[in-house]
Amino acid sequence: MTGGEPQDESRGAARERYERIYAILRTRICLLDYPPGQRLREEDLAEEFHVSRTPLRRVLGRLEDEGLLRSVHGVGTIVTDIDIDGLQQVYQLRVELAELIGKLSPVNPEEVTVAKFRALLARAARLLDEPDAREFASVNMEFTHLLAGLTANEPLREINERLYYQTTRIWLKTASKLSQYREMLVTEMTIFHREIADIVAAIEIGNLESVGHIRRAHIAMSFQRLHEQAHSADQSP
Amino acid sequence: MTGGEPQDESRGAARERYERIYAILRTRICLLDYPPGQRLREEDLAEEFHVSRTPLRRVLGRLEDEGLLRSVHGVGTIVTDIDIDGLQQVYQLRVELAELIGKLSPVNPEEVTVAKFRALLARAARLLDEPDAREFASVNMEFTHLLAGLTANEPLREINERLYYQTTRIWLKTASKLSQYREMLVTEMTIFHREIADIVAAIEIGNLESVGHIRRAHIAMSFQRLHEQAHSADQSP
DNA sequence: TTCTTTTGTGTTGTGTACAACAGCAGCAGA
DNA sequence: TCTGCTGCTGTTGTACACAACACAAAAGAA
Repeated sequence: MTGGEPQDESRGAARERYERIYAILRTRICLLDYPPGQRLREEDLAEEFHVSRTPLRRVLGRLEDEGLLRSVHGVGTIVTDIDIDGLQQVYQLRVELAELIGKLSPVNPEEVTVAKFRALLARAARLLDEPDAREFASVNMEFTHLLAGLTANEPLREINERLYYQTTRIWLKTASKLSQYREMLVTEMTIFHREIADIVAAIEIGNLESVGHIRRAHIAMSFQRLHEQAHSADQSP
Repeated sequence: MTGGEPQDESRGAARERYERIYAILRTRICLLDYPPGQRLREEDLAEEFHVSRTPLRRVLGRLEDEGLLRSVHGVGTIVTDIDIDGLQQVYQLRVELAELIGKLSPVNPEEVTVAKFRALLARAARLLDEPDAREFASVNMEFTHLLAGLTANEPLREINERLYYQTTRIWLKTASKLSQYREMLVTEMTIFHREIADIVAAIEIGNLESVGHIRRAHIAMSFQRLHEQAHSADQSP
């Protein structure tokens, strides 16, 4: 063994920077730092990351391919809008894929990984006292990444994360538009905390199949709640 | 109604050209017109498609993100190599996803689509008399696209096609290296013809769930045959 | 006033020159 | 003969200037 070279990453400094900028922008979009409809100027972003427009445009191109951005010649690159109905298909797919994590090449997590899950559980517990939509979304994101790491099936991991990033914004968007804001927040925090607790329990006894089932149920129910809230909001005002 | 505008495509002439070049290069790679290890010169391709390197590089970037190419600074962009063991995970995933086509938003095909399936069945029948590896791969590609169209779930379609393009090359590569070339070809053609016949039958009675099951079985068995051939080849010479 | 045309401004898309880099041939020295 | 260095060549990556385009505001005519 020569050193801690992950063999897959770190092929070229350019690619490293590319992945870095990509991850940053994706996070900003999904935390609504760039809300739907926001116009991004390539030149501003290029300046911020100390690169020229050329390498930055490759990042934007990928984000466009993934459906988070949309570039129109002569107008600008704008963050795509989302609505729960348009995401129904993605949710249906995520529900099915969630189960596969426990079925396809499940990997028994190391103690370090389990510790990270417990850390997230603690953060979720703190959210019960101090609800915070943005912190919730952040914990949710890390949670998803950790869960994806429970399978050694790399393409499944990639697809899971990709679909997650296509859907996650809808929660923050719905929450911010809600009249009974704090009430919904508390409910969601409670449910989310239970989900992590259940999954940590399943992980600790090494039952990854159950992890998949729990996750599947929660994704389906989360979609249902968002769906109902969106349609009740249609009638109330 | 103004005209036959599919509303989703045709947003900008630039994007249209981008998709066109992308599809062409992807096909060339998967039909082994560009065999694994082949070095592609950006300038040559740019000249061929009458564009500059800049828009072409976006296409290459996407092909690299999908794992079909690999660009190394100062060396070149080379077609990635493949082996059956590295593709096992992708195959496992494809097997599971095949079934979802019949479950998630299945769409009863129009008569035009059914006709296309029958046309492919005819082409496959012709292959029984005149086995041709390349023609087989070509029919297989169109068949996969038609099958993907049986679900209205767009993300599922995309993922299915993407995973297909990651695995399909292995068949042609294995076939071309085989000693009993013609023998294997005839076997594969026969099986493929039966697969299409079975699926057409299932489509004609509107049972899309069975389509998924048939497809699942064939993908799994195809992988098994390739796997065995690769490992028997390890021992024979 | 109201409609049409034109002009101006800002953005993304493209072409091109150059920098960064890897690999190899050739050569000098032991 | 073998080794190590050096320059050369070809490639991808980057920066920048310009073209293509959309949109809005202003100007002009009815």
